[in-house]
Amino acid sequence: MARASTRPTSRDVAEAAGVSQAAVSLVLGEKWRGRVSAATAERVREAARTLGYRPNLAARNLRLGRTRTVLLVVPALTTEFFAGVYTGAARVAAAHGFGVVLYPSPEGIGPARDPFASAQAALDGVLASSMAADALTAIRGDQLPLVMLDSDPDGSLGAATVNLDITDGVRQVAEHLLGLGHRRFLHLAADVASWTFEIRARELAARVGAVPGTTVRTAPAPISIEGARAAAEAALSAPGPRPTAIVCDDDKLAAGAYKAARRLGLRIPDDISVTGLDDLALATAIDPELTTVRLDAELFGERGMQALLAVLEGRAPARGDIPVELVVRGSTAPPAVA
Amino acid sequence: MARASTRPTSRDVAEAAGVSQAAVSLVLGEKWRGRVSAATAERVREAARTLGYRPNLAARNLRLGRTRTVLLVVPALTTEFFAGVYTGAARVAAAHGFGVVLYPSPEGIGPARDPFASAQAALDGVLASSMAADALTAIRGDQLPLVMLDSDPDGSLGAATVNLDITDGVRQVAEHLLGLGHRRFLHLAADVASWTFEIRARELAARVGAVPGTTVRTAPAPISIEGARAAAEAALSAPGPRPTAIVCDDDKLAAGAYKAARRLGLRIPDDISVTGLDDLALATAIDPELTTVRLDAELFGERGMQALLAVLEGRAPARGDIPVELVVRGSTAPPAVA
DNA sequence: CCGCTGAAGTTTTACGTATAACGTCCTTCG
DNA sequence: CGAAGGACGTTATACGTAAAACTTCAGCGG
Repeated sequence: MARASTRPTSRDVAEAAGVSQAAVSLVLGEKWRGRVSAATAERVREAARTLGYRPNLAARNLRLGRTRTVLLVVPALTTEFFAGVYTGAARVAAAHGFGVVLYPSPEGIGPARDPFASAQAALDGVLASSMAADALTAIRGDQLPLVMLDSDPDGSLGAATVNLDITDGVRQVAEHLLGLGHRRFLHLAADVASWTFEIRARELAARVGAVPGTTVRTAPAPISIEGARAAAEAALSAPGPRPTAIVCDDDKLAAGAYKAARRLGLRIPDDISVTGLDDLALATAIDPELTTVRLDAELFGERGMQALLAVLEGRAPARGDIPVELVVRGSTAPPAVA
Repeated sequence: MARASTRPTSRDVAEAAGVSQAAVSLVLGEKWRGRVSAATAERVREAARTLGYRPNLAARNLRLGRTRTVLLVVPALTTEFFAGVYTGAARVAAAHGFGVVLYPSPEGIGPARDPFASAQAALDGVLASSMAADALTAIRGDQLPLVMLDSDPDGSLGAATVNLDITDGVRQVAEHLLGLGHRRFLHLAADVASWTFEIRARELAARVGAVPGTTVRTAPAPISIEGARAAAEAALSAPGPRPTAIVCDDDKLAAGAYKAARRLGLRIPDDISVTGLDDLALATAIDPELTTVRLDAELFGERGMQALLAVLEGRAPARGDIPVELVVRGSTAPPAVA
């Protein structure tokens, strides 16, 4: 008597097809050329189909010692950007027969502080954003192959890195604004300790500092519209000559800058220019539409996953930063003549 | 000689602690009361710690016949809303020792059309949004425990359902606008075939239709700012008396409506009122801030996961819709007197 | 006619874990 | 004082799969 409620196993298929379990494994694994006759192979496939057989992945993973599953570590995930990264990474992974499990690092997740306990799956490798700093120490503990996203290339983790060319993006923003004639800048900076934000500040200072007579004031702000609004409003109300352009570390901060400007009665771009970074949906929802740097989040995820798969196969991951593109919209214009 | 590069197993721990593998399993599984002395237990834990032992989950899953992993099926994931659903679901799952693997249903993912092949993990259950319609047939094929999110309670899948009280949200919107004096409505509707959108249209028609002298025109639009702008602009330019309020199926559509109004020289809320549904970050980024219905995406994910866990444990999932809340902001006002 | 090769399978084993079933002692009580 | 039971383990087994090692047999060249 066959077991009732249990899912069919390869042995059940074997019995139905009148062959051994090994033959089933060979046929379904496409390793049967010269080992099993075509007729028998078809019989096995037919039996598997009618029984609705699905291989038990836990057993397969145990046997093979690998899982074809990788972990993607991101901060929070509540952002459009990392949703895009996930989408790109998952697409590439799927094309190679890999699955992706997610670990959104901070408060979002429950008591299981350990990414590897939380992601119940057994893993082959890890793709991690540098912004998920709190999870990195735990990750370093394991010996799993690791590829970092947007991390210091000389980082202490000694892992391969895939980067967006943020430096170039900031350079494009700086030259765009300088070219329009701006000289007094406010840098609305994300108050997050992460390499990807540090280079924004560094490159902006370098580019703008190269032009005599320019000034850059920096206002740190939490990455939220309301927090950015408060920080920008305070900075714009400070004594001294008012900046003519606000360079924001990302689009959400720029949305906050819009609100600050509106409260202070400043019109964009007539009285003050604003730039963002990301090109989220938000950028075209606000009025005027935001001049910003487009980051291709999905491509970023794809490249990251390709690099990780390369590492898993023992190949060297491709080098080279991912290009970004300045998108000029209505939020920037020449400064009003004083 | 111990094997070199391989990860330590429970047998390695046993050897190091001078006990049997079974004892290690008992101690680490916290099943040792009255079976192993406290001193021995501590010795085992110490050995596990120094070796950096981590149980092989594939082996455990095979042995136990369950994986403590569930699949979350959502459309695309590129939205803030489903990112929130994931976050809430993952939090509850983690608190119960479960992992969550994601299947974003449509084009995003590679050639593996089959959610269960794509999600490499072996699964215990499925939590699925009704919007991921294309994956549902595949899901129905398997016998896995299933809980639906925002689906027709009388649906043909015969699965438990967890719903946001969208009907009540639409009712609140309708009464808010009717109370302000609006009588001519434009319904900017998502052109997605899904139960959750169908009930929006149905409830709006019911509430507004109950008041004599009201009219509702419907304009279907793709869920994107630009698509919504085009649809709204066309509808507002149509002959006949202009609507005084636009009711949008979600916030993104509302952002499109804003752009249409701006193009036509209509001021919000003076010339026309607009409402959304979701309360995304977008809602407070645009000017004026959007009157919308707040959906608690994380709570939705939490409740959904709680229901699925209940089903997995053989308990009956809790009944009752999740309350939603109208948030009145600056985009609605009484209609201008004709 | 013998031995060899290749086709077509089968038998067996290992992956690492959890737990049922089975041994020892040592204490304790009728 | 004998037996019963607890305390403290160990041995053995099964989960389902993949693949290495083995068997059987037909055909064929020398």
